[in-house]
Amino acid sequence: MTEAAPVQPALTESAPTTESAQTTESAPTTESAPIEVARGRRPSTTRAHVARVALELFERNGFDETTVEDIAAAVGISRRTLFRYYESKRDIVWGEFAVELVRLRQHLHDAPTDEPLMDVLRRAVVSTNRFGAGELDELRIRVNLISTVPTLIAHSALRYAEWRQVVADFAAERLGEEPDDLGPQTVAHAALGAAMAAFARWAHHDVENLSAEVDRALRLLATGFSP
Amino acid sequence: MTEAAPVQPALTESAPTTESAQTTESAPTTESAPIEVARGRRPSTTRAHVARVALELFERNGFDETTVEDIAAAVGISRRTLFRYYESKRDIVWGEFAVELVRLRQHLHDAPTDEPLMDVLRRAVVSTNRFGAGELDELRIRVNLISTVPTLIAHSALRYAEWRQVVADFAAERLGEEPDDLGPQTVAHAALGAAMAAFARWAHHDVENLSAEVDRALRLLATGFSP
DNA sequence: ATAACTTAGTGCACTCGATGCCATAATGGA
DNA sequence: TCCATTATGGCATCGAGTGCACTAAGTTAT
Repeated sequence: MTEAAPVQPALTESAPTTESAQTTESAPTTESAPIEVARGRRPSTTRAHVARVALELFERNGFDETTVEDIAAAVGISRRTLFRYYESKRDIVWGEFAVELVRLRQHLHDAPTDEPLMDVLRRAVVSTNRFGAGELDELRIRVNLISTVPTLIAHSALRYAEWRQVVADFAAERLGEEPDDLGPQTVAHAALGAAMAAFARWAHHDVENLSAEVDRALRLLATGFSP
Repeated sequence: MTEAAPVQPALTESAPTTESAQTTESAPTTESAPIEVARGRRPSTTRAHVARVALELFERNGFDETTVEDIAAAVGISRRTLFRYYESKRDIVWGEFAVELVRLRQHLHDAPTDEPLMDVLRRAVVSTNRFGAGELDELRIRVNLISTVPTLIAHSALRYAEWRQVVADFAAERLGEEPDDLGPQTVAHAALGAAMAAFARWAHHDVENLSAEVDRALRLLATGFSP
C-alpha cells in the first residue's frame, strides 16, 4: 500500500497563459551543439505547462476521473496532440524523469573511486533529489499520486526499473561484477527500496526534510538492519 | 530492465480436457468450514485451466499479441466470462498470488521471537518459495513474462506492494515501530528487492537453484553490502 | 415433478486510453 | 513565392474493462 518516487523532476519552462505563445522561449540552449534556429511551426504549449494543468485536474478531480479529453481541453490542444507531448496519461505525472536519471548517472560516475560504494550511492541519491522550496508543493502532489493511485503505482515500476539500471551499472563497476549479477542487482533494488520508503514517508507523513529522510534510509540500509 | 516475481503460486486444480467438466472436483476442501454442497450451475472451467491455456498462448504469441478474445476462445468461454475468472488479463499471469501471501504471513508470525529479524525473514521467504520440479517450467514462464513484458512489469508493482505490506507488518512488530516507519519500510523494500533480484537471475540466467539464490540475496542484504 | 432459489455464462452497449494515417497550418530559408 | 520542416488536428480503429439484463444449469424445498 505504500509506494513512492525516489526521483522527481522539477518544472523548468514557463507556462503560456494565453493561447498566443510567447516568442521568448525560442532559443533551445542545447550545449555543445550548433545553435540551430527554430524551424517549422512553433509548438503551441510546453510539456511543463501541460503537466501543470493536468496535475491541477488530477488533484481536484482525481486521476482516474480525469480523462485525456479533459486535460487536452483544459490545455487548449487536441487529444491527439496531447499524446505528442506525453506518451501516456500516466507519464504526465512523472515529468522530466529521464533528465534526473542522467544527473544521477553523472553523479555516480564522478565520485572518487576510493569512497565506499554505499557512501557514494547515498550522496548521489540525496544530491539528485534536492529541490527548491518552490518545487516542493508540486513534488508532493506528484509523489502522492504516484504512491496512491493504483494505475500510477503500477506504472512506477517501469520508471523504477530504469533507475535501478543506473545504480546497478555503477555497483557492477565497483564490485567488479556484471550489472545483472546478484550483488549489483541487490544493491540497486535495496537502494531503490530505501529511497522509496523515504519519499513515501515524506509525502504522506509529518516528515519535514526530504533529503534528511533519504539520507537516513540509505544509512540504515548500509547497516544491514542489525544495529 | 530487470524485474522479477519474488513469489509465485503453483497450479492446484486439474485441467478439464473436454468441455464436459468432470464431476470429480466437486468437494471444495475448505478446512474448518461446514461442508457445503455445491449449489447452482457448475463452473465450466477453473482458474488453473484458464491460466494454463493463457500462458501457452502468451509463450507462443506474446502477451500483448494475445487478446482476451483469443484466450476466451481457446478456453471455450466468452470474453465476459473470462473476466469473472480473472480481474484482468495481467492477473492471469500472477495466478494464486494471494494464497502465497497468506503463507508468508503465517511463516513470519510463527517464527521464534528470539530469532534475528533478518534470519526469520530469509527463512520465511525461502520457505514460501519452494517449488516442486513439476511446477518449475510454468513458474519460469510466469516469471519471465512478469519481468519482461512492460505491461506486466508495471502491474507487478501492485502485487509487490501487497508483499511488502506483509513484511513491513512483521518488521514493525520486531522493531517496535509502526509499519509505515522508515525501518520497517526500508526492510520491506530492501527484502523485496533482494528477492526480485534472485528471481530475475534464476529466470533469465544460468542459475539452477532458486531457493539457494534467494537465500544468497537475503544474506547479502543483511551484510549491508560491506564485505 | 415442480416451483423457488442460487450460481454461472453470455451478449450488448459503452467508456477510455492509445495508435496509425493523412490532411492542414505555421514558420524560416532559398 | 515555393519549399522543407515541424506541429496540430480529425478520423477510424483496436483492445481492455465494466455494467446490465437475460439465459442456462444446477440444488433444495414442497
